[in-house]
Amino acid sequence: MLELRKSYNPKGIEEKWYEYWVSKGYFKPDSDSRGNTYCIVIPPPNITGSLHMGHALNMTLQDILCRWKRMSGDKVLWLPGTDHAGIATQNVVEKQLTAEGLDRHKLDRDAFIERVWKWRTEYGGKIIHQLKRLGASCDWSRERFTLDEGLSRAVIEVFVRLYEEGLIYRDNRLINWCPRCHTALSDLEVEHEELEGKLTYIKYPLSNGSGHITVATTRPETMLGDTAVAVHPDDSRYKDFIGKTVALPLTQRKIPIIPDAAVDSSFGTGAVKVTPAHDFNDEAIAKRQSPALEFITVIGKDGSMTEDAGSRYAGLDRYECRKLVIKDLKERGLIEKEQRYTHAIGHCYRCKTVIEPLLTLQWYVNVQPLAKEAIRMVREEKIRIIPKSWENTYFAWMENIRDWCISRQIWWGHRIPAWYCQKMQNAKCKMQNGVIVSRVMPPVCPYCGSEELVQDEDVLDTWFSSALWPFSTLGWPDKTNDLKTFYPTSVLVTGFDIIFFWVARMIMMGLKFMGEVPFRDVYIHALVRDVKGQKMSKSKGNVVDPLTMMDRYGTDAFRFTLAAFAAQGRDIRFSEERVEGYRHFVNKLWNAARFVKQSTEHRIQIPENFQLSTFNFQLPERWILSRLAATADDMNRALEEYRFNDAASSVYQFVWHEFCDWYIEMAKSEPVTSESVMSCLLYTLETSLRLLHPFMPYVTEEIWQNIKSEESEVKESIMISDYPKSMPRDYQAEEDMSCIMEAVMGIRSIRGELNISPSLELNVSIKTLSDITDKILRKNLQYVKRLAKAAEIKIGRNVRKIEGSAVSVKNSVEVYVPLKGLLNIDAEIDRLKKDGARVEESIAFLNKKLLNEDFLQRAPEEVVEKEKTRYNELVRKKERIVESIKKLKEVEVKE
RNA sequence: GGGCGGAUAGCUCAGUUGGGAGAGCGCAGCCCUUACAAGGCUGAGGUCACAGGUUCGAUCCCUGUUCCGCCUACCA
Repeated sequence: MLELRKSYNPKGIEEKWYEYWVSKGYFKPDSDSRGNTYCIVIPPPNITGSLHMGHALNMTLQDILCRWKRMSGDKVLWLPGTDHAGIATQNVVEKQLTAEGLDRHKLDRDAFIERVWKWRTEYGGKIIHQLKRLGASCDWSRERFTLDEGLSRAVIEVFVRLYEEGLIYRDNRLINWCPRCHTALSDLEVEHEELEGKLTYIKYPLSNGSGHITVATTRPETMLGDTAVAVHPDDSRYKDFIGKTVALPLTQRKIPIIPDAAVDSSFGTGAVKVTPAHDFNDEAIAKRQSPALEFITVIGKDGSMTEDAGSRYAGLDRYECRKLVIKDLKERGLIEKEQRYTHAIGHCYRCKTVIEPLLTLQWYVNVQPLAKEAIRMVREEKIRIIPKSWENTYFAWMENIRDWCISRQIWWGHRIPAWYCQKMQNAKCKMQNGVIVSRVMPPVCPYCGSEELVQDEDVLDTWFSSALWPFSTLGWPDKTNDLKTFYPTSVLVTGFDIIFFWVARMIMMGLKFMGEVPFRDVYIHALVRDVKGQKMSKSKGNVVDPLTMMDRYGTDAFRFTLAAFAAQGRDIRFSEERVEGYRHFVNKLWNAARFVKQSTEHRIQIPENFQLSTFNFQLPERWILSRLAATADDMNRALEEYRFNDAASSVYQFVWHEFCDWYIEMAKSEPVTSESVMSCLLYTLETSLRLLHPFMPYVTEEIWQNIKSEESEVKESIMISDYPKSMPRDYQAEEDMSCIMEAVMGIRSIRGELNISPSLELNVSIKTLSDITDKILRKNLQYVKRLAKAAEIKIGRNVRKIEGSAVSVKNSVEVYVPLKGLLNIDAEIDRLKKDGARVEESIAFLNKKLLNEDFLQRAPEEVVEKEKTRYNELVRKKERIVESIKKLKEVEVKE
């Protein structure tokens, strides 16, 4: 047996047990278990990522749930994996290539993909190792990757089926384009940021030379692509302008002035330039016109101006062009004014480049039909979102959901299973535009038999594959055992930032392809911020590294901190001090274990089938076991409702302030050989360890292995032992114990407030205020002596106060400590007066309340009764305090 | 513009059906009591953001205000 060192040092211990658990296969679902199945799929981290606080919290909560359920007898599968993160990963590898003076186009597509796979093999597993360090009890034998063979098959299957149902289609319209990543983005992938810019007022001269119309814009350079000016049809100022044309400055074009109801007459000049190819609003206006307005693309895919922008501007970067356009307009006297103006600008969520609306041909999913069902499932509580407040967010988005652009112009990802016939030799083929969507590459065109087929160059949005995660990871489209056993999964644990990206889409796809919700509960946890409440980001330099926390304080303390912080519906302001505090808790537990071990050395095991009833327990044992039962109940209930912080504080309170502060101290007053005390110490400790294990897996295992019974080795690990369930309470013991505590605290207060040395043993008198209290105290006198450091205690219903004693007045007892020469009577009088004043305040308050007729008549009887009792108690207490002060004053006079 | 959340001890936060508010850290005092100084005991510290309303009674429910934070949106 290992010796327990004086303080807990996690170094080495964590690795040791993690390897042990893995080697024993404890993380795999127990095939013998007849319990309920419980399954969580991990939100797959990006392979480019490294562990941050968000992951740490997310994983810790899932691990707590899994370990708790596993110990509770469920058949648990926690399925891990990673996400290929198309754009992010491609960016990383492209950066490498750039450093080598290469770019992906110099390699060919296959060589580039190979290169990314190589990168993935070398670095992509980093985050998995970090997750393991956290203690995550995932079944690593089932680890999946969104680009692995099985998942890719699922992606193709889903694409083809949705296409065949007409829910996936291809269209040419404006999309969000990132000029740096060179790809289309979905609406969600655009981050809007409020920025200060300029509103430029430009005069557009009428073609007939009869004046001008002024438009206001934040993007002067797009005027080169204007194809109309729009005004509100009811705007009297512009009634006569409608139907006329303006000569678009800097170009040779004439464009019409058109009416459109979407124009806000009160904004700017009430006239708006229309650039259909570079603005979503303008696109809508253009399409409403009949005939539709022309689309002129003046900005290209790299963010620079096209030929259509005119030779003077072609090739310029869009921002350079803006400057030049303004300069040119100024020279012509066409700038009316410039105004400072703050507005939201869309940025690429991967690289923060300002996105450009561009007209391109892309693939879309029509998601409305899927969303409808997904909304219903949440409305009908087939899926519970916890905390419930997030339901509104979900509904708001789902009810206004727009088609999802799923094609990306990058190489790393699931290539779109579409081929284009290059010949289109017959009408049928032409009708289909030569588009062939197929699970496998078709040998010839199914329409016209041509052999010239070219696959679509694009890949799918990474979130498309993530949306299938809950069933693709379980083996779909095959009908696997895992799928049958574990789908629907039990709960999804995630942050609110990906409710739309991921959660909503998983619900839609799960319903569509499995005909069943993907999970029963969605637990939305907080965002981890820094101490000041700011989002952690590398640029702000306020990032706290979880690995550093684990190094510094140990994984257990770190995990416990996260759990203790995880109150529902509130963000976490992470503070390192809290971690330090919980490291102390780990150490406290460790030392409690040392004590228990040392005191029970010659009888180190809990008897098999430990039955509380077989012992003739004294009050302290009955009390601590009842408190233990209460704690177990609290924790199970809290975990059931995802109240991690409540569970954590409950067990913290119990272990430190009940077990250590009271029970262990009381146990010390017993002879160490007392069988009932030793058993109770061991039982309480061992049960506490099991309660704590989901939160602090390592230290609990280490201690557990050190104290576990050697003879009856039923279980090899605390991980697979039983989670404490409900045990009987002993309310009488809890009530009786409060008398003891009052007596002890009374003596301690006197000691503390009068600065009497703890080493000085006191003689104490205790006046009991009821026969029952009297009996309890007499029977348990040794504990009071021990805890209050008293030499002699005189107890009785009629114990008289000795002159010159300090007094502490409690509900069930009065405590007198004669202080002989030590007593500072003035200080003692002050102390009592202060106490008296507090009591007086409460009496006044209650008095007012009890004189209130309305209260007496309308408040529930038990409340009135309770207040009356309290009032009487306080009045008696006040009388006793007054009496004591009087006596002290008499002493003072005598002296 | 719309929506959501927050404001409680010096700091970070709990507070579950409305019945005079708690923890951790910090602070002050006394202690190295043989599990633990990463500890023990005792204590100080709060008009529960502000103003109304409902109620016998409000930190809690309703309305409004102020200050933060977030999400969302096509006013150029």
